[in-house]
Amino acid sequence: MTSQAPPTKRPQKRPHNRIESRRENERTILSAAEKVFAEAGFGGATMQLIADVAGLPKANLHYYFATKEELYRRVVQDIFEIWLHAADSFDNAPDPATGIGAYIDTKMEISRRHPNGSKVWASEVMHGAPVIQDYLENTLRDWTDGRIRVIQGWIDAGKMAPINPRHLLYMLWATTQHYADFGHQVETLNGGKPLSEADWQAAKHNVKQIILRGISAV
Amino acid sequence: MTSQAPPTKRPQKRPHNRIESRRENERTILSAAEKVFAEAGFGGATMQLIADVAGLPKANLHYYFATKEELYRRVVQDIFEIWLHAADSFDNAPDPATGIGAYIDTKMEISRRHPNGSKVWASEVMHGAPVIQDYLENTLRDWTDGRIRVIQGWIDAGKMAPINPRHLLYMLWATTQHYADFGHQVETLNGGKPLSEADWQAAKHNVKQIILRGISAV
DNA sequence: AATTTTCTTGACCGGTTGGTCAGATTGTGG
DNA sequence: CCACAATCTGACCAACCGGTCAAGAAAATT
Repeated sequence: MTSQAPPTKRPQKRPHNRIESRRENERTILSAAEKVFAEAGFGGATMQLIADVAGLPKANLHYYFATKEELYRRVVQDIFEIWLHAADSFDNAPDPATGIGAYIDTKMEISRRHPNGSKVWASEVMHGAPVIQDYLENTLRDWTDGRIRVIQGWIDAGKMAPINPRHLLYMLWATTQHYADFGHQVETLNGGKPLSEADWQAAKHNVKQIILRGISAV
Repeated sequence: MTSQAPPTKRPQKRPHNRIESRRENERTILSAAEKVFAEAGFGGATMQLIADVAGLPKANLHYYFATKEELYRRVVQDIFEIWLHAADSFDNAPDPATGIGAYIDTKMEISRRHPNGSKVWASEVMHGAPVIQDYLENTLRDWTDGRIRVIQGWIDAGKMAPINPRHLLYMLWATTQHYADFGHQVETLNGGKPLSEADWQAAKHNVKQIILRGISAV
């Protein structure tokens, strides 16, 4: 752009104050790290590659995140937050069809919008959760126990079949996250093309249909 | 053992002929590699660690498998074979309850007996299937198309609800493999103890119950 | 028993990795 | 405008990794 600069006092590009710049850089790095960790795994990812994707010198990454482990930990923690918030769809639902249906919708949407995050999470758990074991043992366990109580309440109220609530949760996690974690396989079997909007709707509909009918909630 | 050797001509330890020794070593290495790849991922695994687990010098690994990639490829291929053979439960079944029920049983058993293999497979696919993309595009696609035809046949014959066969297959894969790939999470939520025989039966029963009822096959 | 082939292994090598650091640059408060 | 602190970065390093190799040990062949 060779046009003259506007007469406003701000330089046309960036305000570059400290706190904004810091937040912006951290976000850029975390986003790049999520992608690289998802594609290569923790061991296969390199700080140099993350730096390249982020468009920053490698040494700059170490200014914001002291070690590779620290950066990885932050990525996993951020994903876990999103994961937990999906529970909001579950609560205050009057019946299983509403609550579980909304939960499936939300988790499918997460698989669609945050496939990299889901992969990093899956990889972390698959490798024995070396950095978030405490989350599993505390936060996730409490969360799970709470949801089991909700489901058991629905069963006791005769609103759904007496299935095992814990294993139902596993099924919900497995079926929804499959579309993120195994997205490459799904895409390959879809003729090598990403799922279309209609495909996603069909997947979502199908999962809800089978599970809700499977627990006699409809 | 200070007792005298038995009078039979064979030395009490090993026959050490060439072909047996080779097969034995290959099996030891592949088993160790499967474990290490499952726990650390391809990038995180080291030939030295695999050698230590196998109880062999690292240089010996390279005698049987030229490169890390070649060893990894063999591990993944072996798993894929097991995976495909699970389809036998599917074929020649008169109705969906029998066929899909048996398939779930078989795949749950694979998750139980070969959790490491399942993890390596999951990891490979999650990272974009860099070494087995051709399997996905040919063998797996054909397999999938065949099973879809079987399911569609059942639907057309009015033996089950008109769900989307492709997405049903994804559900079957996701729910059964979850117990292997996310076994650590399941174990943690199970109080840190491995699933008991009863737990496995409950899991299997629950998956079959929900899915078979979900597709109106019972 | 001699010889050839297969197998085993410690030592070694070039390349890569996570991480460091000193010095340059930039924003901020006085 | 100055001084100080925060930010940025090229150059560097020790550790580690996959892979090689030559020489020895063991089995098969003659």
